[in-house]
Parts: sequence; structure tokens; C-alpha cells
Amino acid sequence: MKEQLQKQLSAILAELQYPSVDVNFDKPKVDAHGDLTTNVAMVLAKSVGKNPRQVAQSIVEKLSINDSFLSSVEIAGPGFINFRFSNGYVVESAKKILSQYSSFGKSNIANGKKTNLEWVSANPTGLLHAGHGRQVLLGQVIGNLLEWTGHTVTREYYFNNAGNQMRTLAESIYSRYRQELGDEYPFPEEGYKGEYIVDIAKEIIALKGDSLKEGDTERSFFKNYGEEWCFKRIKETLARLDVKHDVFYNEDSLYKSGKIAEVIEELKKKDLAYDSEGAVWFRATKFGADKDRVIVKSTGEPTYRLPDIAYHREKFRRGFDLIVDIFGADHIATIPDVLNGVQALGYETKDVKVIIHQMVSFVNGEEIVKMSKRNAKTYTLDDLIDEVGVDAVAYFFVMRSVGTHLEFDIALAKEQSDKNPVYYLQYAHARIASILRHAATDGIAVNDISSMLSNTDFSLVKEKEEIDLLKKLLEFPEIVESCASSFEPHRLTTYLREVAETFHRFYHEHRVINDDKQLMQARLTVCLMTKIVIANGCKILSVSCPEKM
RNA sequence: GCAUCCGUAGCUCAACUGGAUAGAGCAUCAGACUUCGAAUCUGAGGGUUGGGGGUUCAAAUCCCUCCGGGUGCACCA
Repeated sequence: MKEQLQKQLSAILAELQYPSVDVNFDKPKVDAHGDLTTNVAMVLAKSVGKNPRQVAQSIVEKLSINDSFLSSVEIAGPGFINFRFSNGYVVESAKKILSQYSSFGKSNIANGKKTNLEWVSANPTGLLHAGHGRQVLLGQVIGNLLEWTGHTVTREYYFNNAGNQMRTLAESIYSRYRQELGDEYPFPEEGYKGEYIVDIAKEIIALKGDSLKEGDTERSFFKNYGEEWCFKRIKETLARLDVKHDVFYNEDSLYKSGKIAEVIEELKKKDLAYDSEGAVWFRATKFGADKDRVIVKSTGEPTYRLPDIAYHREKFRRGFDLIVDIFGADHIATIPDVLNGVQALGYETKDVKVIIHQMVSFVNGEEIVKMSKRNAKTYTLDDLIDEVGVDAVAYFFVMRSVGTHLEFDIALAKEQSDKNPVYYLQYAHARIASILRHAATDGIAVNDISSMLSNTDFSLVKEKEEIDLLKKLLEFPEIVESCASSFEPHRLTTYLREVAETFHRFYHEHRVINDDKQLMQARLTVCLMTKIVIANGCKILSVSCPEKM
């Protein structure tokens, strides 16, 4: 539809000997402005030397309107050309919602593009805290969106079980181990103070008694036990949210395979790295940074930048066409280093999409919830799930744009009322399910799509609220595409709310269950279409949509 | 100080990336169930889009500049 209009308008521009410009369509905000609008007349006005409305007039005069598609074309405001679809066209288009059913909204615009999505990537030194939820769910939904638009997605978790953090973990556990055995033993300065460290120590005592007091000077038992313990918990938490990574990529493998050394060598060869003060430096200033960065410390240990660079190069080497990273705003400093490194090694940074999300704060109604790290009791993601449920967690964490701070209201999330946007959406779904159950007792085969398609008199779908609803439902594929291409899942939650709202309005104005069987069937198809869109949207969001509540 | 994100209704946030009268939800007030789920719907009030300049047919959106907030700024990750 859009394409046809676009073609026709471009042809008209040529015929009128106007300069050729891109013809863009927007969806007007206000219903009075129709279903599609274009601003070509205003774009052209200056170069043509006429006022925009005159330009619009000359275009519209040449336009041949097919009234099975369009019911009106109008010039409005400063020079917009507004198009309105005919009801018949809307209803006809909506049939595909039924026929495509659970794949309505899917597309293949990415054409199987090999995409690597890396997120969470928390080192196994502790549990996921509530704030991690934003990243966990953003990645989950973005991954789903990418798949719905035809990307082949590898979901990846990058971790490091070597370095400093793990040593600290081991020392922390060992210290608690000694303390639990009744010894006076100092706790490391920067140790992990969480309660879970004590739990781990107790488990080790139950398993090994005091036999590890001496001997394990490398603390390797403590390190390995702690790592496994933490990783198990992290994966369990992720599983509760239906998050599954395809690849767990160990930073250590980059060392073992010599990839780290290789990067240093190559950078030095290109004179993008040099030795100084006993360390190896990366010439970040060549790429616009304020100063050069250390990539290998004078102790011989690399800083985090080096493996990060090597890791990203490996992603390219593994054949990914698109590399998506999700980071919290607290890691923002690492991003330029990695991108510069990638560029230094000869890869295109445009193929790396870094999504940075802002931080989360938690409130419980009026009260601010503190999650201080110094405190032994951290509020974990598991705690949050226990408190508000999986669906609310999934929905709330993606409902705001990634660029703004997210205020997570725990009291609201667990409230089972109309204030809670998750319930509003799920209620619409459950309400439809209930109507369909009703219809089934009236002998209408709502589960038989082909019979619904062939036995329904679609010309009976003509009320304003029905047409509005169908138009809204038909936006779904575009919404999915735009959410995917902009990496902005929050638009989907906004959209689904509008769908629910538009449905409730229709429901309120028009009875579905009806003595007029033909009319009833027509309206049932509208309900069914709505249910499909809500269900598909919820699927992407990892939110369940119950048949009953 | 530098980098970066942000500032929109009383509160939490949208605004399709430059379009028309800046929109939702909550809160407040006034209405709607004998009937398919009232966990719903209808209506009302509420704004100098932090301030000031600029760019153009058109700015919440782009540029400059102040003000205010978040997050980073290690030979930690």
C-alpha cells in the first residue's frame, strides 16, 4: 500500500518536473489527519518557488485514487497530504492476522544476518542483584526482536574466571571459612561482603571440615567452588526469566589460544602500541582519546581492555555480521577503548552496536529502596522475582527507553489492579479468552482458523471502534521492525498498552456475544485478531498472557 | 575539571528520530454495570518541553551557552 503510493507520487513529481526527493510517509498522531501523511509538498516548496499548499494541490490533482484502498485524500495544515484508508481495505488486510497467526509480526528483513548478542556477562563472583534485571530483560527482548526480524542470533555470555576478581572471591570465602571455624582471621580489604560468601564457606565446611585450613595456598579449591556456586545461581536466576545463552565465552580461552599475545604483537607492528615505564600502552590518542591507555600492566598482567579488544576481534573472525553489546552506564568508559581497538585491528565499528542503558532505582511506593553494596544484605534479582513475579519483572524492566533512568516501583509491580500496566495488558487477553470460551459454547469454532476465515462475513466489521482496533493491530509488524532496528523495546510495551486500550473501548461499545450469529462471528474474529497480537507481543516481551486471571 | 546520558503535567514516563492542537498512565474531580470479565469505559482540570540564543517553511527533537541531576574518568572489571 505504502509502496504503491510512493511509486505513484514519485512518478507525479517527475511528471511535474519537480526535483526528485524521497517521499516519506508518517502516521499522523491525530485521527483527524488520516492514516498516512506525507510532507513532500513542504520539502519541495522552497526549491520549486511556490507555497507548499499549491505544490500539494498540483500533486493531488494528478493523483488517481483507487477507492477500494483510499476513502479520502486531503491537503491540510501547512501543506501535508493526508490519506485515509477505506474500511474495506483495512478489514481485508486484517485477515492476514488470522492466517499468519503466531507468526504475525515476523519478518525476514535482516535476511538471516549472523548476529552476536552479548549481555549480562557478570563474572561469577556473586549473585545477580535486582539492578541487573534491566540488562537481563533488555537483552532478552532485544534478542527476541532480532529473531522476529530475521536475524540469526547467537546469545552470548562473556566471563572471566581468572583475574583479580576471582582471587578476591577466593580470599573472601577462605576468610569466612576460617571465621566459621572459629578462627580470628582478617577479611580482605576489598572482599565481597555479601551473606552468600558465608553460605559458601559453610558448605565447604560441611564438605571438607577444616582440612583446607592449610595446604591450599593458591586457594584454588575456594576459587573453583565459589565460581561454580555463583554460576549455578546466576544461571538459575536467568532460567526463571526464560533467558538462555547459547555460548558462555571464557576470557581465559583468549590467553590459552594466544589471541591476546597476537593482538599486542599486531598493534605494535602497526605502531599503535608501545612500551613505556614497564607497561604496554595503546595509542588511544590516535583515535581521539585524551590520553593513551595501558593494556599490559608493569606486572605483566593485561588490563581489561586488551582481552575485550581481542574478544571483539574474535567475534568478527567467527563470522558475525552484526555485533551487539549491552552495557550499563557504569561501563561506559570501556566502550571507546574497545571500539578503537577494533578499528585499530582493521574492522568496521559500524558493525558493532553498543547499547548503553541507564541505571535503575527502586522504590516501594513512597519509600526509596537502598541497595548499597557495603551492606551485607543485597537485594538480589531473585528476591525481586519472588516479590513481584516474573511477568512484572519482565515488563517493568523494558517499559522505559534505555536512555533514561528507570524507576522501578515494587509496590506497583506487585499490585493486582488497574494501576499496574502488566495486569491491564493481561486482563485484555484474559477477557478475550473468556469471550471466546463463551462463543465455543455457542458452537462457533473459534479454534479453527480456516473455517473462521471462510465462514465469516467480514463486511459486518464496520463500526468505528472495530476499524480503529484493526488499524492498530495492523501496525504490529512495523512496531516490531522499528523496535528491532532502533534497539528500543520500550515502544512495544507502549504499543501493547494502546492495543489493550483500543480493544477495551471496542468491547465497551459493541456486544460480541449476540443473537445475530453472523454479526457475532464477525466480531469474534476481531477479538481473535486482538488476542493474537497481544499474545505475539507478550511472547517477545517474555511476559505470559493467561487465559484466565 | 573532562566524557557521557538526562531535564517534558503534581508523580512516573511517551512523542514513530525535524512535522500539524506536545500525549499516556497514576493521582484529583464528575459520570457509566439487570447483559459477553467494572482488573473496564466516558468526560474534566492540569504545560513558557530547565533558562537564553541560533539553524528553517516547521524544533521537545539539531547547534551554541548557562543552570540542575545521574554515571564514568586506575597499571580495577
